[in-house]
Amino acid sequence: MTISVEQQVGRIVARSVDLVSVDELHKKVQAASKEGRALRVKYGADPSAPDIHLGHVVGLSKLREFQDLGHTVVFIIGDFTAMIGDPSGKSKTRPQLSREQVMENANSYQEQIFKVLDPGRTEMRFNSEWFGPMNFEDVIRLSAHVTVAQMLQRDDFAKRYGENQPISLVEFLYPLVQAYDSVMVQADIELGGTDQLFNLLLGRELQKIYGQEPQVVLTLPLIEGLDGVQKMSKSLGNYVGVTDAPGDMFGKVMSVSDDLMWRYFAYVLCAPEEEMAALKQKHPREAKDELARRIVAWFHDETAAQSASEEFARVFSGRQNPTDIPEIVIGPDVATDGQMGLLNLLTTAGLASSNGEARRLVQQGGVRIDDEKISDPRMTIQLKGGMILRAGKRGFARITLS
RNA sequence: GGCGGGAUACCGAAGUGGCCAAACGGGGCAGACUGUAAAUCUGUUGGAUUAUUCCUUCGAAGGUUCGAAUCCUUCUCCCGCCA
Repeated sequence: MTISVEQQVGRIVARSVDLVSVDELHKKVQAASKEGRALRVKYGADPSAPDIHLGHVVGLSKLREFQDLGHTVVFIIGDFTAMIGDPSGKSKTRPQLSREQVMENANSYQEQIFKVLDPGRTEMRFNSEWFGPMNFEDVIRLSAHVTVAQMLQRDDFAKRYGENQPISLVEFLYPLVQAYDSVMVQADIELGGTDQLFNLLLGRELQKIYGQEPQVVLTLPLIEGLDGVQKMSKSLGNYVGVTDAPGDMFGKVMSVSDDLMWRYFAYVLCAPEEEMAALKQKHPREAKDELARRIVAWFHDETAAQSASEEFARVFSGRQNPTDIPEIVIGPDVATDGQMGLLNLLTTAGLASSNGEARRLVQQGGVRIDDEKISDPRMTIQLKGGMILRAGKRGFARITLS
């Protein structure tokens, strides 16, 4: 492969937000290509949430790019980090994970990340490897390298401190742990979301202290989730998981706002400018269908993508019943003489979680039986096998009598 | 150790004796419209109930009162300031 240093740097830098620094990156790439060695590109992951979603894919795609340029990805599972809590301060301190859970999550991670990454150029590491054997003295020595003032430079710390919000001491440890990971794996480059900037930079500081050449730091945007406002995350429930079923995945992508879809094109699919310009000429729905199809095809396959698209058009544009409707079996124990109250039926079918919700659904005109709108909540339904119950846009059930 | 502030529904946040199942915003759900699970608009958002109504819920437990998210007591947790 004869790709010039300039070209390499150009590709690496594409779509990034922060880069510290171009010069150093240039030097590293140059040295590597001269010596015929691969750069070590570090990426850290939290083992407590093994569901990879499109937000992660932004980083993974970039990592894959590095691999395609011949570099090595050092994928660090922060199994030790997981024990010291959530640094975002958003959720409660995470529970400590057992060894088994960590291993299980790690396996699940591998399965998912290798949908994007090349296993042959990936080095999986657990940071408990080096943190496990440390004793308290080691920890104290490590923490002596950083001052509180330094820590308060981190955006969210500064903000929370200014607003009298609590900052736990362990949260100070988190960047330190992450930075030390860089030392231990001798990272050349570390990649992360923009919220990681401080932590990544601290890695540089620590590497210098330990006599290493500091890593180049590269950040990528955090893409917004399905709500269009907050960053995609599992805890906010606004994510598209790479293991989502094709139909779900397609639908979720279609629910992204028109504006946001371009960010998905750019950062998830790494679509080139020209291609996006061409797509923008199309009807937004067409473009979004394209986006959703490509994403489904990537994590599943072409066929799944095609049928998800057709199914979506049929159900939501054509307002027809989906091909695959979950069946619910109703026995004589709940239905008397094959009759059942509508609300009871809706809840038993799992289409409403309470009679109140079922009533609301009916009153709002969201309930249909065999395509016929039912507006009376008090109605008693004469059950028939194969009857199709619809609640809202997405709730379907086919009745089977037993 | 001293002083002060706080805990309200999925989340944020009002409410300081009855009109409180609790304003408002976000999120969720539904409907209309459409180009789609976009955007926009409207409605809805504890449980049981056809309804009247009843039950559970404002950090926990007691108490005052005809009546408590609101007042009192104790407790738990959180936060800040000073030391």
